[in-house]
Amino acid sequence: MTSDVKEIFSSDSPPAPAALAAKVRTLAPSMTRSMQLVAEAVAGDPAGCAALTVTGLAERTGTSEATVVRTARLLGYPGYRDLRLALAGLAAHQESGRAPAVTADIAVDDPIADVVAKLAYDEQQTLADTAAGLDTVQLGAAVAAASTARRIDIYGVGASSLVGQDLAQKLLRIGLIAHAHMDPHLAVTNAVQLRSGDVAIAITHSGSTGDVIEPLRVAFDRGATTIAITGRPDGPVSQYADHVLTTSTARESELRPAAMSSRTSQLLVVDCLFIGVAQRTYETAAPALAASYEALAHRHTPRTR
Amino acid sequence: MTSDVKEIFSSDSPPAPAALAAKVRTLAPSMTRSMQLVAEAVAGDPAGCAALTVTGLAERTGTSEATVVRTARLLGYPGYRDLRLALAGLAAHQESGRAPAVTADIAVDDPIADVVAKLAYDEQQTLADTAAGLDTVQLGAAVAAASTARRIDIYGVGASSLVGQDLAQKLLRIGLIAHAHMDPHLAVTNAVQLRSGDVAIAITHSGSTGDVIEPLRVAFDRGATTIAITGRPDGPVSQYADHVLTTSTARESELRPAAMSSRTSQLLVVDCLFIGVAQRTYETAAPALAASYEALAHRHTPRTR
DNA sequence: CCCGAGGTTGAAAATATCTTTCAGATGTGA
DNA sequence: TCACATCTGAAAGATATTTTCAACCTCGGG
Repeated sequence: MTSDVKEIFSSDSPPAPAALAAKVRTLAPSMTRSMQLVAEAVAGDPAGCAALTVTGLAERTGTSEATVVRTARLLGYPGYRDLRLALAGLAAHQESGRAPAVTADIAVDDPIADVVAKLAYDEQQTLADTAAGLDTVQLGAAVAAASTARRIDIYGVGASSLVGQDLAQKLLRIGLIAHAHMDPHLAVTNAVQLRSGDVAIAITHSGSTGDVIEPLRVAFDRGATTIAITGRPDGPVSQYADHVLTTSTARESELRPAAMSSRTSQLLVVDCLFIGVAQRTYETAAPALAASYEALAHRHTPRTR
Repeated sequence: MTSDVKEIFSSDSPPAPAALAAKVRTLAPSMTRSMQLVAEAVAGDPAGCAALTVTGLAERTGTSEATVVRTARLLGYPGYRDLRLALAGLAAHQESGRAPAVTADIAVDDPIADVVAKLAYDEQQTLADTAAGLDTVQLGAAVAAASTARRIDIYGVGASSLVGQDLAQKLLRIGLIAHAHMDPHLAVTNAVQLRSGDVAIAITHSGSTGDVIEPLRVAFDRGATTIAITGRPDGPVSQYADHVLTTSTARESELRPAAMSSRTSQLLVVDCLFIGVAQRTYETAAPALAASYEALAHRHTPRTR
């Protein structure tokens, strides 16, 4: 394995530093009702919760100690004690930086200027969450696999299909053999061709899109290195993924479908993957990039003014 | 008990924020030998001590639990538990001091964690720039035109093509007739069909992509309302655009092609456009969104867990 | 040199807190 | 509706923290 960079920013399994709110949102769907209560309380008022004992937090959320401990575990801590320590650290952090106030949901009657501001803010938030929640070890592994892959197949449908295409375009541009499959049937047909040394990447926000899981499963069975980019790391897609890259799950509103922020998150992950690969294949990537830029220049009509 | 020296410095009962080391020094003279051992350990390695239990810290300092608790009391905390929480907060603070200089360009030898941080930062910056530079009047006009359009044609090639597809997907989802053209020839062919009341949208970062300008020109000549989404509002594309929406042009580096941030910027503009349209057509958009969500739910396999 | 007051210290008991277990409650799909 | 799986909290069990208390220094005076 590649043991060069990691460790710099903790990450892997030990508790997340400031990504707690994001983590809560990511994991919320896989939580039971009462665990969500606890998670919300924790995300909503870290400082306050840090002052509470298990029993206290259980009472405040109207649940039991057992549930509190279970939630702490789900969030990646060995137990409540450690979650509490993390909360204390988080509280100290919060104190320094105050956040703006564009957090409200987008409403039907918002003036257009507000829409722009809120949307931009939300997307920025999504980016921050994604960056904070991204496991750099997994990412590093994915980069390593992709850099040396004989070929790279990418699966995605719906909105995720565009992300897949984006990745394929970029990888092709630096000289790798990448293909984004849009037709699920053809994707499976092609996945059969994969073997050890190849890479298959599935992109699905829900983590349970059958049309995407199926080709990944085939690739996995064939011995290819499989990567899942999903907002639900506990979803079925992860079964067949050697490396799971988690995208953030921002809150959605009626007007702002989840697809919107998940796309932003997916693109960031995909960009990171791309840059990582470009770094590793710099010798060939740099000239290839330059060449493709050169080729494009001729497709542009000279500017007027 | 003798209550002579304490209280000298700062607070009384509330825990010290970051002045712990100072407090230790102030109080040291009034401490017994073994308490000093504990205090030194705490001041010297807050983070490390935060990870220890009473027993652990007692062992490390070669003292007993009782002494540790006594020291915590002397430092102004109700007990060791609270001292520990404070230490955790302190440790978190220290950590935040070292930022990896996220404003710098992405280098070939950047560790993967830095790449993630820098990329996220850059994209956030791009979003902020775009939101700030977006002309809401133009956007409003574009929204108005699109909301009532008989049909909407979208042109984009390369990376911008994906943005166009994204917009088309979303508009279709709320019941509008939108189509993203990828083939320049077909785009022109179709543009001929447009007439007053229709909308044509061209997406080009450079503002001078011939393949995109050409269909827009045809649409413009046919009397359709034309919209350009470009990073160069002074480029040729604007000649044929009734409304110009400006995307931001972030600096690019060798590893980070301009396409990356322009895509982010374009997507934000496109999202704003979409939300605006959704607001205006809320009556039909809301049920359509709900329906499409419903339809998708059946394409997902149930979670395993 | 011995003694004891005053203070310090840690072993162990007492308490508080956290974790695990388990059986009943609550869904969920056939 | 039943069978099955999951969720949940009460209470038992395990740890961690606090308190207690007697041993033990330390240091002056007899």
